[in-house]
Amino acid sequence: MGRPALTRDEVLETAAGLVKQHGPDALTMRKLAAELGTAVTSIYWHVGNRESLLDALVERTVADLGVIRPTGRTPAQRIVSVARALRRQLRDHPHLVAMVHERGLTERMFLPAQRALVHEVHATGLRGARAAEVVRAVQFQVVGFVLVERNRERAPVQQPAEEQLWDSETAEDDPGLARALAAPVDQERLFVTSVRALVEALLAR
Amino acid sequence: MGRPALTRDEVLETAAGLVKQHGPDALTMRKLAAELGTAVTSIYWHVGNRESLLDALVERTVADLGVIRPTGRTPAQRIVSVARALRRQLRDHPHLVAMVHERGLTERMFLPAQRALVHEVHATGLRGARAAEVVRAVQFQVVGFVLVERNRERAPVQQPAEEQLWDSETAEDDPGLARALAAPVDQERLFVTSVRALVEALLAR
DNA sequence: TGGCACCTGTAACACAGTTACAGCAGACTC
DNA sequence: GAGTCTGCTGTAACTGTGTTACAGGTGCCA
Repeated sequence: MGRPALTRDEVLETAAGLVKQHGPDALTMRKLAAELGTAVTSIYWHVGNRESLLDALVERTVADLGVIRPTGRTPAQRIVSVARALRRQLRDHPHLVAMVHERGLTERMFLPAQRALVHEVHATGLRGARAAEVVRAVQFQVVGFVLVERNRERAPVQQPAEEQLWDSETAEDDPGLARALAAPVDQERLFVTSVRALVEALLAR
Repeated sequence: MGRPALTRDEVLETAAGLVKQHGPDALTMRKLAAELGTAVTSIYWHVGNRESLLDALVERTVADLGVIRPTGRTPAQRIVSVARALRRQLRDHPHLVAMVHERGLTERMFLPAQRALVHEVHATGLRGARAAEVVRAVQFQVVGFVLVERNRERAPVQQPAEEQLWDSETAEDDPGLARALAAPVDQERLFVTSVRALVEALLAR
């Protein structure tokens, strides 16, 4: 044999490379085979099919995500810090979000953070169904926010552009609002504001 | 000519039918041509290509969405009602969400509701950048929530199942929480709770 | 030496989007 | 009426996708 035998890990490695460079759509079995200098059938032998390959890739990337360490003094601050850390993780692996969303596995990605959230919510004294509700609310909020962010960044040029939509008339004579809605969103700021508001209101009930 | 000439509207109509029945992936140019009893090239003549076809479909469906009429006494209640109405609209057109997300046009879909939100936020006396922030926060919250919902409903069987994840140990001796997190989510309830909390906290600042 | 499990390559299948090109029907012009 | 031109349709192909039947090759073990 000229080249040392192909391994499943080698396949996953270069597949991850392709996805990281050009996104999940760019990962075709033929391109992957070419990259590895082998034939498609070898890849099928090692990973089954494309579905399994993407599954394995997701699993691999999720496992690589670091543990989330909450910071802050008050429980609310610590919960917000978990949310921020999770968002950061997801933003650092943009293609992971795409793969995982496409495959309906978004929740799977969230499990480690869910544990951290449970811990922090318990620290506020909340327990049982009420605590679970807070955890779920934050979970949905963060995941949803990241999905919307990814979507916006992928979006083509809006037509009509946002600026034109918010002229003085449609903005009900509020030029400040028109300006704010026409400007690009400060997503980090909006995220923190939203999560903080949600958490504070839920804990104060 | 045997059959009366094909029209662009007729193409969009049956395309919408196919999407409504089996989702956007089931809409292939050949299937559409077969359904119309014509050849693929005619479809290309009328709509350009698949991208334009989906664009037109999105435009059409968005235009069909009804106007949102807020209800409730307090501004907060009315904002929540807008959010609920929007979520209802999106849930009534599940494939629209998929198409629109896939094409990065989620925001486009939200514009009518954004107008309604601006109006209600103004009614609270808030103006300018602060008002814009509330509008955007609610917007992100609703769209994100719907995306997460769609994702969960599409999700395959989780492994390991959620029930097993939340045994007494991992739930930190909180059987009530374990039970709540193992149970299926009451999405409507969670949605209303979350939006209400977010809105109340943002308006109270 | 034979046999066997593991791995690779050739060549195909069905299906996707897309298009070059020929042709048909009807209106319009001279 | 003949010619032409526009609008529309059909045939048949091209490329690229995931997938697989099948024939081998390679190295280890008995």
